[in-house]
Amino acid sequence: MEAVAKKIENPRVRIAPSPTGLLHIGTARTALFNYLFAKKYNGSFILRIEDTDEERSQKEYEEDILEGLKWLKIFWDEGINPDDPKEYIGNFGPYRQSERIDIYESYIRKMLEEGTAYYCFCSKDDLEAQRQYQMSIGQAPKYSGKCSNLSKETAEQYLKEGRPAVIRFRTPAQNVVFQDLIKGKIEFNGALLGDITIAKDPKIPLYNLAAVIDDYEMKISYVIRGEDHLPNTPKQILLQEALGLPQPDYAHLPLILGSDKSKLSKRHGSVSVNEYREKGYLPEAMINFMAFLGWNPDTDREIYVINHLMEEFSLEHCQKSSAIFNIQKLDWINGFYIRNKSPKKLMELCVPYLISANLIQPIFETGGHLAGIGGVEIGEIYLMPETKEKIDPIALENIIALYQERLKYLSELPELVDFFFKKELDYPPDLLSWKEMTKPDIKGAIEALEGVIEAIKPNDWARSNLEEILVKKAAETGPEGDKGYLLWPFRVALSGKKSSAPPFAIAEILGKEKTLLRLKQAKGKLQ
RNA sequence: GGCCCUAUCGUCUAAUGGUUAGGACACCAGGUUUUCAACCUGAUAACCGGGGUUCGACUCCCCGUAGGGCCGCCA
Repeated sequence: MEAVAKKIENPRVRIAPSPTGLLHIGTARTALFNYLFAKKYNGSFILRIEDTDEERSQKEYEEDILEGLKWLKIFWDEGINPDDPKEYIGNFGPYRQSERIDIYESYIRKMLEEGTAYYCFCSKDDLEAQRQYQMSIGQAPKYSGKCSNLSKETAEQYLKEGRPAVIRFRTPAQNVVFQDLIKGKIEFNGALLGDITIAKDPKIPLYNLAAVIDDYEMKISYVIRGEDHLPNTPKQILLQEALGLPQPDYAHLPLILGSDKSKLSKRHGSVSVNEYREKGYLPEAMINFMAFLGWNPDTDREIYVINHLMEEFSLEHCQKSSAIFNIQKLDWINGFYIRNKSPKKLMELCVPYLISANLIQPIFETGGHLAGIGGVEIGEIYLMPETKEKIDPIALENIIALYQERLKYLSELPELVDFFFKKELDYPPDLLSWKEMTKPDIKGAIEALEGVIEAIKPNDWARSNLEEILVKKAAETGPEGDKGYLLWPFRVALSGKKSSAPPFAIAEILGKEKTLLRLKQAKGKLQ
């Protein structure tokens, strides 16, 4: 029988990314699980930037991480404006380890004094050679303990001489057993660890030590992280014991894998959250998708927004095994959320993409930033650079609405709708041919179209009328009532594409004049 | 090489000793459509292997096998 799970109350959890790269999908998912866990049990979610490695940490990466989390609406609890949790102010940054050096130093000095840590003067090269040798003879590579017996006086002397040194933890050679909330009982043999390095010097702590100290200082009660950290856990537990600190509960999440089943990384394609953002994935789709990577609510429902996830989340339903990142599922979920947007909201989301594709330019800037491609302004009227004509948001909204159900992600839009904004379309004349139609056939079809369209009064220029009139005409014209003989050339003449929205809808937006112009242009291609 | 973790359709997963092994994505077929998409209907598709335990194992145990993670003066 499983032990009765202890009641989870006001847990404090954290996400602790290092700013050495762009916000990774895996990091975002770990953040999400921590966030959901905190919200579900009325706890706190803390963001801690682990930037003790000065060489590799970069401010721009930290910014990317913060941006990405905010975009996903994974808000951290400490550091945000307490008066308005929805609002972010620059002053309310995350915790940074680089700003907490004094704290670590006091711990390190104490350990040095108590003898639970010691200076090591072995050279990197020697250590590396040792490691190679140990692995070659089938042993667990670990530090020999050479410097562990150096007297304090000798160490002082060496230090004075300026010999390079690191600080090691006198790692107890004992078994470490802990109950992982996802994986169950996990056992490690501490004797295999060796004396691990915990700091480069008293002012430069290394990961394991800094994490242990901060988890304690920040009163972290549950450590939920990727299972790539499993081997670090015994080290951290031993450190906690040596320092006399309480042990948080651990939960190790299965990893997200690439298509080749190895840990998801750059070589599998995009792993940066902000890259997905730029490509036009919606934050709610990303959240929904990531939540279902390694977790499920035990229902048949697939669509969950963040509030539902907060209610339903539990570690018991987390998977033990890793999950492969499946872009097709993401596309499907994203398409679902896109289809559920209001036309107005969708337009706001799409305008930046049309602007950056230079299909439109805002004329009157109002200054509101849009979600989507960063920094693009929304206007009230837009200029179509190619035709020099103006287009208003209503027309834009109609165009975009036509493609709403066709989008998997927003950046697909420009190439789908570009023909609305062009003076002349570029397509091979053959494209106008439906089935076995010859050039004279096509010409005949276009002239038939022209005849019908000319006769339509401007006031009757509406999608439904066009459809009624043209479908009827098409059924009369085509052999065996095949409407394609009229409608296919019509659609291609208007869109220049082999697939598009229905021609009646396109014609309605284009207007009578332009519709006739495009038919004329199509005829011109047949010469 | 050592240590650790994992194992149900191609993919994400449900099942907690008794089910025709369920759902979703993808794929395929059909419907609808001038096209594409969306939508509807349907089909194909899985318990890694071998031993136990048990009246009965996808479910529990052991051993294999396979995959993954970690073995930094990175985090």
